[in-house]
Amino acid sequence: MAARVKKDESPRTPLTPERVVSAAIELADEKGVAKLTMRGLAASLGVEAMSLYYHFANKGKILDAMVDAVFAEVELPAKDDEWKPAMRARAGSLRSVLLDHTWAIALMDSRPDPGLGTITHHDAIIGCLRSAGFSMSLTAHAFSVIDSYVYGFVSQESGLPFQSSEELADVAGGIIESLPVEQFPHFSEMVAAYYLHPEYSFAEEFLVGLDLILDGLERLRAAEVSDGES
Amino acid sequence: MAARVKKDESPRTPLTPERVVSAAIELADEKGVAKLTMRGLAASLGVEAMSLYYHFANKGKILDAMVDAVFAEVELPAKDDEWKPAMRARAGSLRSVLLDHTWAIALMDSRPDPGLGTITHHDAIIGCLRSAGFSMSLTAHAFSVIDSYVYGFVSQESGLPFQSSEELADVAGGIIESLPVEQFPHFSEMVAAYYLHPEYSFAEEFLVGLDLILDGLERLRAAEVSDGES
DNA sequence: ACCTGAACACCGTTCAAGT
DNA sequence: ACCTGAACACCGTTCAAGT
Repeated sequence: MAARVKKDESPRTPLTPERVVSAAIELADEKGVAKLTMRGLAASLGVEAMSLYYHFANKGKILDAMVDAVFAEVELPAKDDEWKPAMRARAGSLRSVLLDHTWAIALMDSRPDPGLGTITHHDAIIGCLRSAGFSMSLTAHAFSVIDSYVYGFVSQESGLPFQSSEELADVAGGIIESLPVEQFPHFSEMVAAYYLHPEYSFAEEFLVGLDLILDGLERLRAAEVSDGES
Repeated sequence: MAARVKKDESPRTPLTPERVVSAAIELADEKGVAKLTMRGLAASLGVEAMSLYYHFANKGKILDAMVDAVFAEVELPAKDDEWKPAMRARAGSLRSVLLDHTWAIALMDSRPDPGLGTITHHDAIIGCLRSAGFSMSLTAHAFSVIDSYVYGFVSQESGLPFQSSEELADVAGGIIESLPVEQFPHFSEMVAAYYLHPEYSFAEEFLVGLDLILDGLERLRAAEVSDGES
């Protein structure tokens, strides 16, 4: 009640864009983006909702900043790493960052304004590929196919209502039971014989596809070098 | 004002789940999912918002049904089509359906309950690959890598704030201008030299990556056949 | 069986006002 | 400069009530 908050023990640390964004990311990680409200976010910072509007024009700007911050978490290749292990490691890092912040994938679709974190990221990747002798157009192809694959894979992986393979078995079992098996013979067979197998692993499935793509790019690069393109 | 709607000219056709779902899809196509509200959807059907709750438990169920209906639009391979052209055509069909209903990708992430349309779809694809001699595990790999790629590609493509390559040039030009070029040399070079090129085309970029993947699968299949796996 | 009105507990955002 | 209270125009959903 009383106005007794003197001494410089800073009654509360002042709001900054950075504090807002990291609180927002934390909140989204815990409860999902759907539950990320201006009022809830403000409360988690010990402040009123309207204070946020002093630092951000609207909720959309906060979402943009969250996406950019997530991107900045991804490990970047050094410019003269070998391209293949570098791309492989970076794809794995991107996957794990996106799995940590599953809401980010859906957000990226709806807010394409690239921030500085995103551009820094892109620049490093293009640089690594160009140094490895990729032509401009092959660099663009490589970037497109790798990123499409990673986003698509993680978005399917994270959309599924389970994490461990035991949970997978439970869910898949449930689906199978309630399904007219004779109407979907191949699907049923597949679920029963493959996804229910205890050693099924998203991490391995991810690497199979990724290596298929990287090997394909390696072949294109070799062909390009022998053709002498730029 | 008066109660004058007799004769069986049916003052309004009765609500059915199908009518609700197709009105919802139309509305989402026109204005985006964000603008798809229970009140707005009801209004577009000449009905009050609460009427929808007689046919669907909640908004989530409507979203589930929308996703399933979109999936049912995708062209399916016949069981004994050659696998490669069949997968190529189906990937193209999936891309174009998803481009027609860009909201569907984001929705699929958040609502993984597969409906009958989705399962029918999966069943046909698995059947086609199995008939072509793919082992169970290679079928799973193929499915995973192709779909991940298509979803990821389209989600990036549709997230961009332009459609034609002239618009691309405009936007990319704007980004470049406002960017500290010396800080992002590779990114700037790429945008200037490649994406700004007038003949850049998403459709072609899509096919380059897709064919890279299909060729890789072909190689794995050949290796499998000569090994005699099942 | 099918549809509705009123009401509840929420949203994001504005605007004028406080310190 | 930084934060806030009250208010506005929205949401999804419940529940009792109408035909």
